[in-house]
Amino acid sequence: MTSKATLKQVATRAGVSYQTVSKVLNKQAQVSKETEKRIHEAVRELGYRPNQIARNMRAKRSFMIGYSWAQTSLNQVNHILDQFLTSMVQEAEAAGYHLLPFPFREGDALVDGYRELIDTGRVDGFVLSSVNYNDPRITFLLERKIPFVAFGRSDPELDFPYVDVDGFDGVCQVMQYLISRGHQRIAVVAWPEDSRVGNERLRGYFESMQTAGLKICSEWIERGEGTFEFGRETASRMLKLSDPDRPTAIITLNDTQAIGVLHSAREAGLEVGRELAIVGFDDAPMSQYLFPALTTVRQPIHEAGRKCVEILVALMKGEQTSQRHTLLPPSLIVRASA
Amino acid sequence: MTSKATLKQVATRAGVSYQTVSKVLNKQAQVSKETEKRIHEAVRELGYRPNQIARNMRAKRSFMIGYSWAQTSLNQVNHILDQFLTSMVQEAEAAGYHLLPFPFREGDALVDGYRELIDTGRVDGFVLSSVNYNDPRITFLLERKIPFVAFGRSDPELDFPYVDVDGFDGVCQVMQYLISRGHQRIAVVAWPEDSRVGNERLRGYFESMQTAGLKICSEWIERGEGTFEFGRETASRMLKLSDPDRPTAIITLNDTQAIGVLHSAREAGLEVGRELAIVGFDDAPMSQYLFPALTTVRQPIHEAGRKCVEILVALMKGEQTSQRHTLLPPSLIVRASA
DNA sequence: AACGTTCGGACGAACGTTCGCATTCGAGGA
DNA sequence: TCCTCGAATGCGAACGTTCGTCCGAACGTT
Repeated sequence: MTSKATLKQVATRAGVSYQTVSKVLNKQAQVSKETEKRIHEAVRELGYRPNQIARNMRAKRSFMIGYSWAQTSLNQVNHILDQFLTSMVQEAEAAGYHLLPFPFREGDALVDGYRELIDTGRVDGFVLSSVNYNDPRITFLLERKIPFVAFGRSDPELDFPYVDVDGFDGVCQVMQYLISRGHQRIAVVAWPEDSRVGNERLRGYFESMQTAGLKICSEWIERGEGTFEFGRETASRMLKLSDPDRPTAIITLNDTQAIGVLHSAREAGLEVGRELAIVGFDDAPMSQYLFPALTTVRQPIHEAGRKCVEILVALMKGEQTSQRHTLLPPSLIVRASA
Repeated sequence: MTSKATLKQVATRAGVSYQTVSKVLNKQAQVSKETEKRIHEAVRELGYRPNQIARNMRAKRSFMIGYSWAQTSLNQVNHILDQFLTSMVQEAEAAGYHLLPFPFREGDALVDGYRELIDTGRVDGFVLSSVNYNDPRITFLLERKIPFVAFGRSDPELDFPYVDVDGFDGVCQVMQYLISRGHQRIAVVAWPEDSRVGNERLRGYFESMQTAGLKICSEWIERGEGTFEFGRETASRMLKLSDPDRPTAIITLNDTQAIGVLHSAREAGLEVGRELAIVGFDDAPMSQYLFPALTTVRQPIHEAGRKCVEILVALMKGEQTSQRHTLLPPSLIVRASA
């Protein structure tokens, strides 16, 4: 009782060979009802649970899913991590897997962490996040034929399984809402060109403007970091435009930028929601408590995490039939700021 | 090359027995320089990495640390998780361990998740969080003699290793700052009595007021949930007090409550920072961007996570000498709200 | 020359499983 | 009576390590 019971101990107690016990527990033997019952009793009495390490050793699999995430910059916070991890962990457990988080190494050493886990046999597959163009992990894993699912897309010419939130659609929803409210001069605070996520969202802006037949002023589009400061500075420039060019709505690609815009509007003495519409993206936890509360876009993170693991598990089982690409629609959260 | 290399393959390539290879890699053999070199060459050529599962099996240890965290309520967010996990993962890796996150089960099934991992030999120890009075996990793990470290304290009569942030000290810092700025009528929005963390922080309020010789008005202390709504409602009651009783400063036990207070002050037409001081606790990510930016208390989360794992690893190695209790001081972050 | 000592390395065993095959036993048919 | 067959179970092997013991040769000592 002090130490863990093994198959052999169960076997001697039930008066059978330990291999028979194994067969009974794995339901793959023709065993008489009677001994089966005896074995189950012994299992219960000894509190036997199969040793997972030995099991994995025998199966030559670890039943582990590696996961690593980029450290967000110091002032930012990964408010998504909790939900994403929770959903992955839950889904993994249901499939008999576990998650193995490991340090995200920046730069050239990025793939080393992945290689290490593969070579030492610690994981059977990966969920990738913080994916962008030209991601060295993707080519590496494809080459080594290691099962993985990316949360986010990369270069279009690479073919790999992914789950992503449809940022294009998210911004389209925002634009449609704004346009339906009568806005025609809409500006956007965007991200640098090397961001796939940013470009996808920005595409929603362009296409919506075009579809609505609205003219775009070049000063209405600014690319920069997703920071408070960039949002504030950019908005204050935009709000200084003379009247026919001055936007009546500013959208951003994340909530932190939107908060910067909010501050800038306050400084300009504008009443947000009435005189200027502001829309963010992400639905950061505090956005609901801003003044005014921020209209934004919420991503189905829980579903995304679940789906990543679901697909990965299918992949690891060798099922090729599963859908390799999943695009989840985000939802517009309308609050007072627009 | 396609499949992973094993000790045996390295051995045949180097022309020795595989056990000798093992010894060389573990630096515990008397082997001639020459064969040692041959072995290292073979290892490099084959890209051999020892299979960790087999290793663990042999060692009868998993080198895994179980970790589970309570789901925060829907509107809240666990902004600490990223830092805490990252620091734990880093420290664990440095010690040759890995983290195993698993679903947190509420209520009666809480310990089941822990038991499961122990019985199947998947983990060697745990880091506990969301610890409170009367935590069933603590008694369970103590009884089973499983190594663990709690992030947070529980009942005083239970003796177990913990790391905690000194909430008492944090509030004392807040109070000292406010008092030094001339505040004498200070109110506090607190948590329910069943929260050990809340009581600890509240103790800092009482002791500071007493030490400073300040009278406490019974209307200045309200206990309730750590929500925006509770903060707002409570503050609006407090701000309606007639002048000699009306507080000039309100502190809260978390930032979410503080934001509620902020809104209430705005509704009352008070200029926060000048006419009313507000101080939060936690340094939530957005607190810096509020208007005015929130003065608050920041917890050394990174250090806490690191320390939890450091102590746990020592415990799992059987070292009893390590400090069992660690209390980390938080730091006051002064911004515009007070 | 006979005998310890030491060094370099081989060898068997074990960790707790699962899997395939061999074995036993009783029943049923020729 | 003998042979066959299927059901019930045992047995050996293997997964990739590490650990302890053992062995042979070289070397130095009496």
